[in-house]
Amino acid sequence: MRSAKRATTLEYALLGLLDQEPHSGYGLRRLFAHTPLGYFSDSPGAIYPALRRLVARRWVGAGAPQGGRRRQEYRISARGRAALGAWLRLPVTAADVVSDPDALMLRFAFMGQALPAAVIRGFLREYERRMASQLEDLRRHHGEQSHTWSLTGRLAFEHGLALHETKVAWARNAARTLEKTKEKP
Amino acid sequence: MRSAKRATTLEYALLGLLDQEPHSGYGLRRLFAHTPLGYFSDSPGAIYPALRRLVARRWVGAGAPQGGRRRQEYRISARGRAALGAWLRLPVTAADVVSDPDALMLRFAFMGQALPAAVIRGFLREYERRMASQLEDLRRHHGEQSHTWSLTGRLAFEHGLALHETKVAWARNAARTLEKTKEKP
DNA sequence: GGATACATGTAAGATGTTACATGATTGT
DNA sequence: ACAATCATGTAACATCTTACATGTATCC
Repeated sequence: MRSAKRATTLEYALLGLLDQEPHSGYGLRRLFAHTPLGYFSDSPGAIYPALRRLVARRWVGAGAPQGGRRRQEYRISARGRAALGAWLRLPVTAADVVSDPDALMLRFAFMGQALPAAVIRGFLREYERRMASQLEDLRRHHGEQSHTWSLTGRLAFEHGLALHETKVAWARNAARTLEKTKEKP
Repeated sequence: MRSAKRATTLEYALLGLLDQEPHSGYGLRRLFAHTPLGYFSDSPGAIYPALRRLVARRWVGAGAPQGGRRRQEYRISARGRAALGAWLRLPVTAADVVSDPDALMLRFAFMGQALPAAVIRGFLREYERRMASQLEDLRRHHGEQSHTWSLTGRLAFEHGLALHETKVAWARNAARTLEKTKEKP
């Protein structure tokens, strides 16, 4: 079996959380529910099947459920840590930046524990470059097309432009922050 | 039948585009593919079934396919325009702001042709209020929890904060722009 | 005449949503 | 004893992705 099919973003999100510390399924659901950054739903119909898929891949191990049906602790395995690392090291493609920027941020959030600082800085450089290039495309598109749009259509597009500008600026700042903490550990 | 179940975001996106002018299925796919703001995929397996669902709801009509299998024009119906209007007038809930902000922007983009300016201004006021309140929640969460996170985890969260700030600022600006165009039409 | 873009469709499979079901523990 | 929360699960359903299939018009 060549590198078995990629997992879903939800599965990697669970894996990344389990890389920080063991959790029960319910605990993970609570994290999604009570954490105000909610890209994922806390629905049991999504979480529990995803956890079982991770167990089937041997990326996480499940402690035996003690008692009648009490909480079950999941913890990441060595294979799981390797799979997470491989996902985190994936290149930043132009397609990622347009169609799944949230997944890129999720990956960045998990890098701290898992990757050496040099790789993280490399990710940020690529991220900034790709995002800046996408911003240019958007600006060109705006220049060429905006006169054909309605007022709200134009404003909505400019909303997208503003977000991209914020993202580029964030990447610069984040890189600077990483440099600073490198100097004085 | 009470207000038949809500349609998917993709269906409303297609409906909104058809509200601007008639398109063929392929034309709609091209819009998704060549427009640099890509929340939707251009895959035929998504677009064509969605169009047929819209036809089944009688929200759009399909011109008879001329010739062997040539292009087929879809156009919005009166019922479709009503359904689009109802979707656009939906209140801005706190849940929308956290879990589906893109759909809110999509709605705003389509409002120009479909709603009176007063309703659009009302949407923007609600949007700004909800987004600002969500931003406060995030800031509080950051203040309480950020010391427990990794460096990249904190930076990723601050990315989310920056986006929310940009969104609030955008809403203020957009409201001002709408006021100005009201004064001098 | 062949390549490319145009144009529409289907089938298999995986994932996620919604709603329901079940039982244990804790607090009062 | 009762309610609320903890904790896990399943079943039905709709949607989307990916890959394949098919045929037309146009350009060189």
